[in-house]
Amino acid sequence: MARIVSFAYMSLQLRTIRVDMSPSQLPAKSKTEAAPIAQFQRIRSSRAFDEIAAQIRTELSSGRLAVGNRLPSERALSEQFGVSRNTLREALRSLEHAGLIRLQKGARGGAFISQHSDEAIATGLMDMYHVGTIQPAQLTEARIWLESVVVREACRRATAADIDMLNRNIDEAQEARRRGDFAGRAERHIEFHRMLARLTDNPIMVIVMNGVLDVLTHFVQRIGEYDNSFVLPSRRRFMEHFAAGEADAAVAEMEACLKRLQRSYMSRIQAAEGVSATKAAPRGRRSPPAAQR
Amino acid sequence: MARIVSFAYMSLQLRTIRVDMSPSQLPAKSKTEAAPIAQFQRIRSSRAFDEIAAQIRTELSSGRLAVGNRLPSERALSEQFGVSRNTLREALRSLEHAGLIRLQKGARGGAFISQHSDEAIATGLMDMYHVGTIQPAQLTEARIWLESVVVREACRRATAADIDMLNRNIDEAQEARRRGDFAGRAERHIEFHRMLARLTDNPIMVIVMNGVLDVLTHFVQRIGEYDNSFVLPSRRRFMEHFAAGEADAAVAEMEACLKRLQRSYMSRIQAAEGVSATKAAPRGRRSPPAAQR
DNA sequence: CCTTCAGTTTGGTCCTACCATTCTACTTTT
DNA sequence: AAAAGTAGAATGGTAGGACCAAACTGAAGG
Repeated sequence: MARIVSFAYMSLQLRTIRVDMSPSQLPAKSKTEAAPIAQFQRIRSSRAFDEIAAQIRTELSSGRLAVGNRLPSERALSEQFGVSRNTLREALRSLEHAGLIRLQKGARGGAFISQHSDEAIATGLMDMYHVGTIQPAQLTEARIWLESVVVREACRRATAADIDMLNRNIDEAQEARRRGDFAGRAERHIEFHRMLARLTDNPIMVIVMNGVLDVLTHFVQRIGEYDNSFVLPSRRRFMEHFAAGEADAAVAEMEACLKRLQRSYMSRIQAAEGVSATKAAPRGRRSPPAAQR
Repeated sequence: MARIVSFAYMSLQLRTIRVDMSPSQLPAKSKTEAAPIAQFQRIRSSRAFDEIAAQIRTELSSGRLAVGNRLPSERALSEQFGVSRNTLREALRSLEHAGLIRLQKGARGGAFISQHSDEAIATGLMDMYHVGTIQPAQLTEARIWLESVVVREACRRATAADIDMLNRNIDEAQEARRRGDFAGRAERHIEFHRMLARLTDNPIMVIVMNGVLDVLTHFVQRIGEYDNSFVLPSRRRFMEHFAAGEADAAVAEMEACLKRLQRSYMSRIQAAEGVSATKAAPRGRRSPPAAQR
């Protein structure tokens, strides 16, 4: 009676992957159609699972697969595509890593089209930081730039309820600080920035800021605790301007606070790290390697 | 003699993955140590390949694995980790998708630590657009915001050579337009923005802008050609301010141009698409689903 | 009605085998 | 002796089978 079928089952029409590389088959078709084709489609990968992932992506962007839909089981899919279950799983792994699908075990399990490919971007940034493509200084720098945009836009859009929410966050941070809960305080501070990003109502800003803040959190944890007694008063001043709709003043206050934090970080990392801080630092002034395009 | 060993071979000390789920083994250790541990480490995944990927990531961030290093072969790795080659491949697939490693066939092939995890973020944004998490309006909106930051910073840092490069790009675009090469002109225009992003010398801005521009290119291709005769004159005016170091004026010029383009896009998408444009549009005003955090 | 337990579906893992590609080293030819 | 060709080995990519644990289904039993 009250059974809710929350996920529709999608019966897909998928092209069978044919990768058979036996060279005897390809030229056997026709010898007369060697016409000069203007533009060849670059063959990339030649790997079956790449093509499978691409096909599912196509289905998804075309709207034939929507969020919440359930793909057929691995066994069924592998049969549809004409590949082994092994190969199919590698394709699913790729899609899962991208955050497009969510794998669920059990009888009614399977691969479900998922909403948030949020995590992929965050881990991407995190990886770049770990590899050394993103230096700490560049991280805090970009954070300040982005934050100014976020604050300006959030200030334009914030409702009274939003301002209450932000003030409540500051209260909680203060409370956490009072009882010596440094981890809780740091968490509130980060959450404050995430809230601001959400107020822009723009998923790109939300995602990017989330990713940057993730990396920043990791970075801060690495260099240890720091003096930040100036943050809470700054927050209060910030909220005064913010609530009054004075975007420029709010941005200035936030920027001053962040720049002071940045100086704190930088001096700390130079002191504490020594050698390891310059791990992958030396690189050409312009056009970092990650930017060839 | 002159044999260059371009890739060092890393002999890794990797912890063996033990996933054996036989429950008889776990409690057999000790019955007295059921002490109340303060903070449990959240067990996530319980999937072997996730742990493998995490371990390799750890090796990478610790510096024991550097860019260009070659991981052992799949067969060797699977033995080191104590998992099947199948499982190991799924882990490698995940890392490859993240852009951390590059797989190469052949005798001296293997998994090489790669530099740019640039692509992962771009495809992540693209996926979000395809799924409908990012709406066209939000895309152009974020683009304008980001561009203002980029222009301001690029203006601060640009050298004479950089300005020459930008001017050359405009010349090429004009030349392409004159001979009716609309694709070439569009490409130059996009490249102009990528150049500006690179001038910030901040990989985060470069990556994010690249991703946004990728999605935007895809979006523009979908809605077809558009009137943009105003772009080139705007570029010239922009460069005047830019070369003079007048950041505010340059930002204003660029913003005006982009906003005009945005209006053109929006009117076009409403006219041409009709139904399909509102595919996944209705959603709560605030806090989009991708932003739960 | 609720609980319990067997059965089914499905993802996660393992194993073995084979193929195509790429490089190395040896052999053959010029 | 130099060049060309060839066999072999190493390595990623694919196949197809098998089993396990988790999660759901539904019937049996309280």
